[in-house]
Amino acid sequence: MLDDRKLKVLRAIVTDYVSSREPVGSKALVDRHNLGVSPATVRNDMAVLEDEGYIAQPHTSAGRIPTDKGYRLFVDRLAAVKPLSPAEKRAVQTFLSGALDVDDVVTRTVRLLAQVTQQVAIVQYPIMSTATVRHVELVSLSAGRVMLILINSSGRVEQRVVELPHYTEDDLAFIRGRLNAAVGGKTPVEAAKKLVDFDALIVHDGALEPRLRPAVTICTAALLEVLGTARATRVVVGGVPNLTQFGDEFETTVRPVLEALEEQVILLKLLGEAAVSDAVTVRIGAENPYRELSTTSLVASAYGTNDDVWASLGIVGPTRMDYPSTMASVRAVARYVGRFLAEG
Amino acid sequence: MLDDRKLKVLRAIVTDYVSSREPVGSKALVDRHNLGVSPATVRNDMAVLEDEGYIAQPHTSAGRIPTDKGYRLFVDRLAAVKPLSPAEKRAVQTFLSGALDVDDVVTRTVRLLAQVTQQVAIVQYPIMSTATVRHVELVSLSAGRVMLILINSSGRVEQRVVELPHYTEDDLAFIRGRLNAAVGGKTPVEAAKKLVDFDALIVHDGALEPRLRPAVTICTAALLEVLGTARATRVVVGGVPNLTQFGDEFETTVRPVLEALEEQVILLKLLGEAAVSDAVTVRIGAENPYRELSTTSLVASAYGTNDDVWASLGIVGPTRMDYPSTMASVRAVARYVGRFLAEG
DNA sequence: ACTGGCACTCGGCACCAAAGAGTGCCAATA
DNA sequence: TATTGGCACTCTTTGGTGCCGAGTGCCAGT
Repeated sequence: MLDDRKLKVLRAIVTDYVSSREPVGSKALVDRHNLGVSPATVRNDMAVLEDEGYIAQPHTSAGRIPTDKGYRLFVDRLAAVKPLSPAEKRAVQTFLSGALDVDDVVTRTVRLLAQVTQQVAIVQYPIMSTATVRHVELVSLSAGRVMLILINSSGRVEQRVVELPHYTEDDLAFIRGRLNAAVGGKTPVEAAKKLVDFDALIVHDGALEPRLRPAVTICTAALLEVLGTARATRVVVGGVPNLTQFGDEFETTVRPVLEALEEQVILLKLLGEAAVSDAVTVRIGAENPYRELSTTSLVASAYGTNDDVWASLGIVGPTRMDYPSTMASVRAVARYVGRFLAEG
Repeated sequence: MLDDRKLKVLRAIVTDYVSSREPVGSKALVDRHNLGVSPATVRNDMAVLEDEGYIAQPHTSAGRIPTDKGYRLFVDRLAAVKPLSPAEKRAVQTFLSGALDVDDVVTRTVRLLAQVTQQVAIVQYPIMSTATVRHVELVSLSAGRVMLILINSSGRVEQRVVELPHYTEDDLAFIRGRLNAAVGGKTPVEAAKKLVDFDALIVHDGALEPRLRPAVTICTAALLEVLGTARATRVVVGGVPNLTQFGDEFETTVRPVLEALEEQVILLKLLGEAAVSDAVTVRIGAENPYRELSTTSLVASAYGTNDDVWASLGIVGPTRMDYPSTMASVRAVARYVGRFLAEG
C-alpha cells in the first residue's frame, strides 16, 4: 500500500512541519529533501497519504499537515532516535549529583527533564515495590491525637494523624512494638496482608489487655490506609513556563495542559497507563484517553532497575513536537535516574 | 488637589475598566454612573487625573485606563469591601470540613481560594512558631545511612537522610534519647539554641563514650539544618487553569505568572513580605519587587490566630482585577482557615 | 465653575485587489 | 505503468483605501 517513497514523503512532511509550524507543500518538500522526483509525483503520493488518513489539509490549496495517525506511523516506523547532544548528556549526568534525598532527586529530575525537552515535565514519586517497611512510629500529639509514621527501606516517609482515646506512653510503646513486629521488614503488599490477619488475631490474643484492643484496631486500620496510599504516589510537575512558547496555540496546547496538570489523579493515571515497561511510550493526540489532552501528546517512560520498576516520568506537549529528540531525552533521563536511585 | 468628584470619576473609571476590559471615555462614564455633570466636565477632571498620573491613555483619542498609581488610590481610599455572596460564604464554610491533616487543609484551601477568586491561588504551609518539638526519631536504613525524623506538636513531619558510620541499634537508641532530652518540648528557635550548646557540651560529657561522639555531632548538625528548613516552608499553588481566561493578555499576565510560580523561592519571599499582619495586603504592578510580576497584582493575607501568625496565602492576577471582591475573598478564606486550624 | 459646540485624531472595519503558494487534473513521455 | 510538465483553479495572505465612531482638547458662552 505505502511504498518506500511514500513513507519518505511522510517523514519529510512530519519533520518539516515540526520545525516550520506551517503546512508543507510539494514544492518545498522536493527542495529541502532530495527525493529525486518532481513535485507532481510527490503530489500524487500526498493524495494517497491523505486518502489513507496520514496527512490532512487545513483547507483546499494549502499544504499538508500530519494527522495523529501520521505521527503515529512516524514514531513507530520512520523516526530514527536522535542521540543526545554532548551538552545534553553532560546536563543529565551532572544534574542529579549531590541530591540529598528522594524529594531532592524528584525535584531535580523534573527540572532536568523540563530543561532538556523544553516541555512540561511530570515525574512520579518512586514506589519501590521491593522496598520494605522499616519502622512504624507512634507519636502522641495533643490529647486524643496520635501521629502514625511509616518509614520504608528506601527512605520514604508517610504520615497520618489518628484520633485515639488517650493512652499512656507505655501503652503506645506496646502497640508500636506489636505493629513493628507484625509488618517490619515486609513489603507493603505483604504487610497489608499480615495486618488483616493481625487484626483478626488480637481478639483472641491473651497477652493483649482488652483495654488496648480498640486502639490497636484503629491503628491497624490507619496503617492499612497509609500502606495503600503509599502505592498511589504523588507526582511533581515542572517546566510549566515552557508552555509560553506555544502562546499562539493557546486553545489547543496551553489550556488543555494547564487543566490536566491541575488534576493529580489524571496525571497519575496517564503515567501509569502509558509507561509500563522501560521502553518509551508515546501517546499522540486522540490516543490519550482524556478529552482534555486530545490535542496534545505524552511521551513517557518507566524508570527503575531491570527487575524493579519504580515509577514513571514523562512530558506533555503539542502533538507537533520533535519526537525523536524528545523520546531520546525522556529515555536518557529515565535511565539515568533509575541508575542513580539504584546506586544510592 | 483631588476634590470629591474627581475621586468619584476615578472610581468609576476603575470599576468600568475592570468589568469591560476596555478604555473608558467621558461619555460612557456619565451614562453609566449618575455623576450629575456633563461629559465635558468629566473630561476636564480626567485631564487632571492624567496629569497626576492616576490614569493614562493607550493612545490619543482613546478612553482612559487606570495606572498602577490609580489602582493604588482606588484600593486605599475608594473601594468599599464587597461582602461575599451567600453562595461564596457557604463554599468557604463547607470546603474545609472533613480535612484530615495539615496537608489536606492546605490542599483544600488552595482549591477554595482559586475557586472563589477565579485567580491563581498560593498557600504557604503553616509554620507554628509556638509549635514545639515533639519527637526526634532515628531509623537506620541501609548500612551507614540513618534517617532523622523531626515531628512537632502541630503534626508536621520533617525528614533528612544522614550518612553515619555504622552503629548498633542500642547506640542509636542512646543518641535518640539524648537528642530528645535536649530539644523535646522546645520551640524550633529554642531547640536550635540548645543544640549549639549541646554540641559544645558533649566533649566534656563523661557519660558519653568517645566512640559515639562523631555520631552525635553529625546528628546534631543535621537536626539543626532540619530545624532551619522547617521554618522556610513550602508553598502550594492551585487554580493555574484560571489563567486561561486571560489568554488574550498572554504576555502581560499568563507568562509572568507561570514563570513566577516555577520559583518557589520567589513565591515564599513574595508572601512573606506582603502579608505580615492579618490585614489584606495588595501589591499592584510595579510595586512588586520582582520584575516578572510587574504587570500583575498580588492580594495576600497572613492567617493564624491573633497571637500566632502561622503563614500567608494569597492570589496573583492581572492588575485589572476586581479588588473589592478579591480582597474580601482572601480575607474570608484566611480568617476561616485560621479558625479551622486553631480548633482542630 | 460648568457646559455646549467644534475641529481634530486615531483605531477598527469593511472592502478590494494583487500576490503567492499550493492543488488537481491531463496529456505527453520514457 | 510510473513519472512529469503544464495549466487552470482555489484559497489565504497582505497591503491599501476610505469611512465611521468614539473620544479628546479647546474655547467661548452662560
